[in-house]
Amino acid sequence: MTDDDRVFKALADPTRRFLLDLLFARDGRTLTELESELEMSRFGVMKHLRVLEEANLVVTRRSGREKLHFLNPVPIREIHDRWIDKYTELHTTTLLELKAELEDES
Amino acid sequence: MTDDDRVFKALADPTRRFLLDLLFARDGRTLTELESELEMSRFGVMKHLRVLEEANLVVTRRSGREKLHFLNPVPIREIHDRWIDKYTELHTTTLLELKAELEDES
DNA sequence: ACGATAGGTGACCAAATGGTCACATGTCAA
DNA sequence: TTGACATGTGACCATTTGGTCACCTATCGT
Repeated sequence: MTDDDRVFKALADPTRRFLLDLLFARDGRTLTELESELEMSRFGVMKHLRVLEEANLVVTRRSGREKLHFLNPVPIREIHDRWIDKYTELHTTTLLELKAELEDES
Repeated sequence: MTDDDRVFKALADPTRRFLLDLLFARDGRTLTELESELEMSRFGVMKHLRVLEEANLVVTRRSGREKLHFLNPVPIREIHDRWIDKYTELHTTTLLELKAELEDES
């Protein structure tokens, strides 16, 4: 399993993306705190966090009996750089802004 | 299945990422041409291309009996924007530009 | 017209994935 | 020290996914 394979497989699950959303909003949460935001058992959440950690999308720090979780945005940047041409990046951004405007109108 | 779910699931497979790499290098290829770059049977490649197309990562155009495939970078950009803080990004960009200026002077 | 070429569908099977539970370890606080 | 709390492991099962094949339709060139 390559590094980028771990990252993309980690991002493939909606629960794991929701966990990243939670950490994007506020870093440094414990497993128990994250579990309380989900319908799933503690074991399910733990498994997902482990996958995110092995993909380096989440980094952790132990503090006594607690384990704090932090979002690491670096692998996300690397995805972007893989398929977004530097020269056409401006163009893509413009398309996204247009899309957002069209959706606002509806 | 939501839009973003389709995108992330599509990106989860290494063969599909390789197909995107091929199209990033050169657009407008046919199924048969893409198949020749892979070890897999035509049916396998076709299934993968279908997943990419349903995720809107690849767009197609018919030309007679051929179907031409093109890379669409927009969903990639949306992934980036979801977890990369705008302010942090600007800060990083500014630092990178400053670094480039300093290197020009030396 | 007709053989060759390009693409498409549905069924099928092996392997990977998502989720739960019984059970276990380490740490805090009174 | 002892009970409660936070996290960790391995086994287990249902569902999804990756890949192939037999068979099919549509288009090209001669």
